[in-house]
Amino acid sequence: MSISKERILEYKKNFGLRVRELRESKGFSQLDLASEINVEKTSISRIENGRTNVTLVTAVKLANALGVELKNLFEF
Amino acid sequence: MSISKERILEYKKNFGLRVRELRESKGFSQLDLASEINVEKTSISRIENGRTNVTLVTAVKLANALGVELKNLFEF
DNA sequence: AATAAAGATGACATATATGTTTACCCCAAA
DNA sequence: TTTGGGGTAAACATATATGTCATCTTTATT
Repeated sequence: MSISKERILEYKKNFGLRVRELRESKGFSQLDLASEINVEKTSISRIENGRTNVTLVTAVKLANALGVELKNLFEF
Repeated sequence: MSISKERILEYKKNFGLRVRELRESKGFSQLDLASEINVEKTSISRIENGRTNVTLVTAVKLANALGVELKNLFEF
């Protein structure tokens, strides 16, 4: 048995909340963060709201811009 | 400035190596792991060889099957 | 009220993760 | 020497992350 869709959705949401938490703690707007890593502000909004299944590469960029270790983005 | 392509490639490779390391420590074949989480053995091979940009959902499934916390997959 | 910044969201395009199938290379056991 | 398991990989299909652009709401500021 694999993981339920509900559980998966929770992971997406928690990841998004973690990003938002770190972004706000740095005093960045979504646009600031987006510009920092050359992604669209639309993407940041989608990610923070748990609407996307982020990729490793995007997570690496986010961690870099937020000044944390990659693994910290997955601590929730 | 964002992260270089070389750096990104390293992350993909390291993630793959981490998966391989954990899989082998559990005595699983790629097929065992693939079956466990309902993905293709081809995908496992691609991931372990750093040829794909894995998604959060796939990482969650892998962590689950490998019996580790999600963040442990990103410790390298 | 008027303006602007911040965020959310829809629609469509493009790139690519993963599914699926097939085939190949090793290597160990018969 | 075959046979089968483990791994790699090519080729194509499908699903979706992200880009791009537009619009809308909310909130703060003037």
